This record gives sequence, structure tokens and C-alpha cells, in this order.
Amino acid sequence: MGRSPCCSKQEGLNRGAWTALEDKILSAYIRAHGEGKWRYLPKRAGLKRCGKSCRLRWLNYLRPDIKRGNISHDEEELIIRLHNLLGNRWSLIAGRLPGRTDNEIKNYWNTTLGKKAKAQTSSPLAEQSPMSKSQDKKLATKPNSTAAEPSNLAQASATPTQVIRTKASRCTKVLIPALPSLNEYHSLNSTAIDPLEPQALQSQLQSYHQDSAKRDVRGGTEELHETCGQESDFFNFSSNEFQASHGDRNGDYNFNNMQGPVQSLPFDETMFKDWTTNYCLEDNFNLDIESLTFLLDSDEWP
DNA sequence: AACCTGGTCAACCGCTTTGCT
DNA sequence: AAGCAAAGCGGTTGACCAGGT
Repeated sequence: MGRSPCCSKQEGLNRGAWTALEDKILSAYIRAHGEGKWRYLPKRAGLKRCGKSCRLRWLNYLRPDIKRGNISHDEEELIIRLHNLLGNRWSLIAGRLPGRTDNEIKNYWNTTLGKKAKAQTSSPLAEQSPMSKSQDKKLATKPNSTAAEPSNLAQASATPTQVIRTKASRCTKVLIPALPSLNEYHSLNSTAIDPLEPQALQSQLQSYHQDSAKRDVRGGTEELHETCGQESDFFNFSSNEFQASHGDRNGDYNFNNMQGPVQSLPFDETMFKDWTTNYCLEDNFNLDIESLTFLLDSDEWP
């Protein structure tokens, strides 16, 4: 199957850590045009990055609803229990932790929780952690607890866990949660520039590409890459055009819809019914949409 | 002060899956 | 059915930092 070379192999692209300006440019572009079409995004936004890199940066760092750091005790507990059930399905685990990314959870597991679990495994007689003690407290009130719900980390690691292997599927119908209005968005993302002042960002963009060119020369390539910014169409519009362009290009988000009351797509319960019957869940599994914590506490798990 | 070591996490990389033609 | 593009996923890497020697 022919495959075009990975965009990361293209020459002239910036790599490594993102600069504040690149973040601003990416944020501003996505606010104007929405997510998606990552392959074309860098060129249109005027970024010297590959689409993959842009997507990752947005999803893991720039999204307005991202919670960063300070993983709470409850979250930690939930991660452990989800990992017992799902294995290294980080995106699925992250999906149950609002504001957390799969990358963050994966890193947190690899650096913190995984070690805890390993330590408990290697020394099964080791003292229980406070977390596991609290889990035991819970279980003390649950006489029907099963092996699939370990009472502590040691048991979680020592007991063969039942990992649910889900089949990855693209989500074509989504629930749109409460999206912030544009004003709310700005207050959430204080570092973002005002999208209604594209000229200011455009001047920064020019210096960004000049700096990139300098970096290339310093790097010994002696090669002045043709900047994407010269081809970019992102900043070639006025404030009025910006306002009019929300959602009009490429069928992306309509930001006008983001203003005013919360809008959500009608939810059909049969969607969930189908999901539970078509996927790997047991027939007698009682799915509670509100909370996976409830799900995990359910005695219906095998 | 200089060096070493280990921890953290953002970013990269390669692969898989899905949807479209 | 086959080919391709786009998106998503999970493992790995490497830069950075703090603490220890």
C-alpha cells in the first residue's frame, strides 16, 4: 500500500519544543477554523510544523479544556482501576478523566503509578499505601467484590487482570458538550492572542519565519527555506472576514454556535444500547452513563 | 563549582484503523 | 475489493531540571 512519506521527514520543518508564538498561531488558527485537516493546517496557518505535530500540540497542550498537573487522589485511583480493566489503552482511560490527555496519563503511569504497582508486586508483604487502604475500606462495605476489583495494588498486579481489548473505532457521531463562548474561551486561554487583531499576529508571524530562517543558517544547512507564511492564507483577512469566516471554511466548526446557550446534539439512548451489544461488554452489564466510577464499582464486572 | 544521576514530560515515530473513492 | 488519505494510538526518545556527590 503506497504511503506518502511522513510529514515529519519533510525538510525545512521546525522540530522540538514549541515556541510561545507557534502556540499562539496554532491556537488562533484552530479557533478560527476548528480542528481537523491537520495535514493542510500548517501551511494554511503558516507554521513550519508537520500536521501531526500540530495535532499533538493542540490535543495535549493547547486545548482550552486541558487540565494540567496536580492529578488528584481520586483521579489516581480511577487511573489505576481503569488500567486494570483496560490495560494500556491510554486514550480510553483519558476519555474517562475530563481534561486529561492520554499522553499525560501515560506519562503519569510510566513515571509514578507503574512504579508503585511494580514495587507492590516485588514486595507483596510491603505496607499498604494509603490509597490501597482506602480501597479496602470501600471493599469492606462491598461483600460481593470480585477478583476483577482488586483490593489493593499488590493484588491488582499479582492477580491476572481481565483486560478488555476494545476495537478502535472512529467516532462519527459525537456529543458536543458545553462549549465555551468566544469570550469565555479567551478568559480560559489567557496566553492566546486576540483573534480579532490578526495584524498583530501577522507581524509576529513574519519575525517567526525570519527567526526560522536564521535558525536554519545557524544550523549549518545554509538553506533558506521558503516559508509557509508567505503562502499562508490564514492571516490574509480582515477582522470582519474573520467574524464571517467562522465555520464557513471547509465545513469546520461554526464558532457562532459557540456563543450563547449550551447546544448539544440530541442524544439517542439506542446509541449506547448498540454500543453495549456490539462491543465486548457482557450482556448483563449495567451501563451507567453518568459515571464510570459507578461502572467500576458495579458488581456486574466479571 | 562541576559533574553525575534519575525523574519528568513534551514531542516524535511507526503502525493501525477507518472512511472515502 | 483495492488503494489511498486522514486520523488516532501507544511506545519510545531526548531535553530539561533537581538533587546528590
